[in-house]
Amino acid sequence: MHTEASRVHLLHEQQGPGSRDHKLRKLDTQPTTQRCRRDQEICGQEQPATHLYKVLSGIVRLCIIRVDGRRQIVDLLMPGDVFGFTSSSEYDSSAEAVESDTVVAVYSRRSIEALAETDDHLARTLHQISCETISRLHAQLLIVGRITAREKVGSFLLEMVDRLSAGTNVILPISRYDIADYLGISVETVSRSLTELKHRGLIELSGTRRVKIVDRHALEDGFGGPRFSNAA
Amino acid sequence: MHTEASRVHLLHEQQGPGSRDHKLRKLDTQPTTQRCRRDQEICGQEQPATHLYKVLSGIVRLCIIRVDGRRQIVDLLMPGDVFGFTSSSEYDSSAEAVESDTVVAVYSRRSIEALAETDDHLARTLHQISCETISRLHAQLLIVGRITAREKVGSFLLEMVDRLSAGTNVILPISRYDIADYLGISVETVSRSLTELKHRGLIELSGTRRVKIVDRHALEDGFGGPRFSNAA
DNA sequence: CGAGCTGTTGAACTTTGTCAAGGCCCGTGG
DNA sequence: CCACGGGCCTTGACAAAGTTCAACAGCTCG
Repeated sequence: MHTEASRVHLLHEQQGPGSRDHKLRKLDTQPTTQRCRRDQEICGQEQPATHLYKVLSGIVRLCIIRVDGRRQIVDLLMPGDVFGFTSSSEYDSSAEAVESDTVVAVYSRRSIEALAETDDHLARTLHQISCETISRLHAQLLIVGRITAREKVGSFLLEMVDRLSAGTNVILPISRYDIADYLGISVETVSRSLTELKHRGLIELSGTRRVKIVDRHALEDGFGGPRFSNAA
Repeated sequence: MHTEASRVHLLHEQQGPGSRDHKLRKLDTQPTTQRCRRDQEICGQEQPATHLYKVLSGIVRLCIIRVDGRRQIVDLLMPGDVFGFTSSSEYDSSAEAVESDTVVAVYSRRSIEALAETDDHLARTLHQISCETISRLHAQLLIVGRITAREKVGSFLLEMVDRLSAGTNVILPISRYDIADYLGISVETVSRSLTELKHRGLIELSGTRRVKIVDRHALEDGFGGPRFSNAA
């Protein structure tokens, strides 16, 4: 493990575009940061849940490996996002840095809970962060629950634009393989869907990572053939 | 709206099999219950998030209706479960009673947050409940993220057994249509998957709702075998 | 008793996973 | 500097699986 951990004052932390630096300020009393290289594991599935983490820079993915060897990405964390919540004593997923120089703040779960006992504001903040996680997971369920691969990829792109940029351009933070494991489809289908969206004029691609949203409404609506609901 | 709301002491509440009556005890200071009939809306998507709810009996589903009219079920609540968490000022999904005589406890969000300011234990409880929600959503993502419909239906059945019963028998709390919208597949595929699992001897069906798990391990493993198998 | 809802099954069609091959990019080592 | 190797990405062909449309059976309830 080439973990590089050091004690610094998080008040000086640099924030990404989706900055939420007002959150977890109180946790700065025991700040530790960890700088990770690509694919480095930050915490492991079924290991004791001793810490909470906040992404300071870079991207983190939460993964679960199935018995059949398939990998599922159950959350994608960007700067400002917090992870490590679990209702049991162990993490229910592992966390990995997606790119090199990903930096996370590390907080002792025990300390936080102790602090929250006396610090109302911290307790509120914790709750607010939990709610954000719940909303994010609802959004992911909506994306993964769509029917066709084009719809999944399309709404995934919109989610990335909304979370990572202010306009219509976005640089995808993860590989096609990661997208596949996030959406629950195969890499080839991800690739095909992207080129199809491009050919239909809904997006533009520069290189493999840079995407421009051309027709947001068509991406939202699902386009490409009507499909009807089961709703009673 | 045939809402029947009344002030009672929740300390006397009846609990279902997955009882967590130790949770939210402190909220009993302002207890209100609401009894709902089938398909009744408890709170609506994009309406002001003024309350939190706890299921006392029956089943509640959280739904999101897409622009194309399709419905997605983003959570399924059983007795003891709490819903209504959102990071914004509005609910991001609507909540509906699945069956008649579903009873929920209603808590003012404002009051709870005020109480949590001074009550450490309540704050902890809230956080714990949030974490349970997160774990439940991770589990749902794992189910929906599986590849084949048989795998989705199989792991859905296991989830229901684990949450609703102590043994291998379970009475499905929702219809085929609800299962379809929970798993993101069509009703017909749900039906076909169930009959196939039955023919393969992995489950037994009595009527349409009563299910017995015969081969849990095969259901867990995904059972990725081909449709036409000799190993009957 | 009929209307309506739920569930199942069949058949045609569409989409996706899988296997296979090849292109592109970049870092490394000769 | 260039060749090489190994990820990453794309594309094609085919088989498997899912959606859709359609029909029908069972059931409840007015």
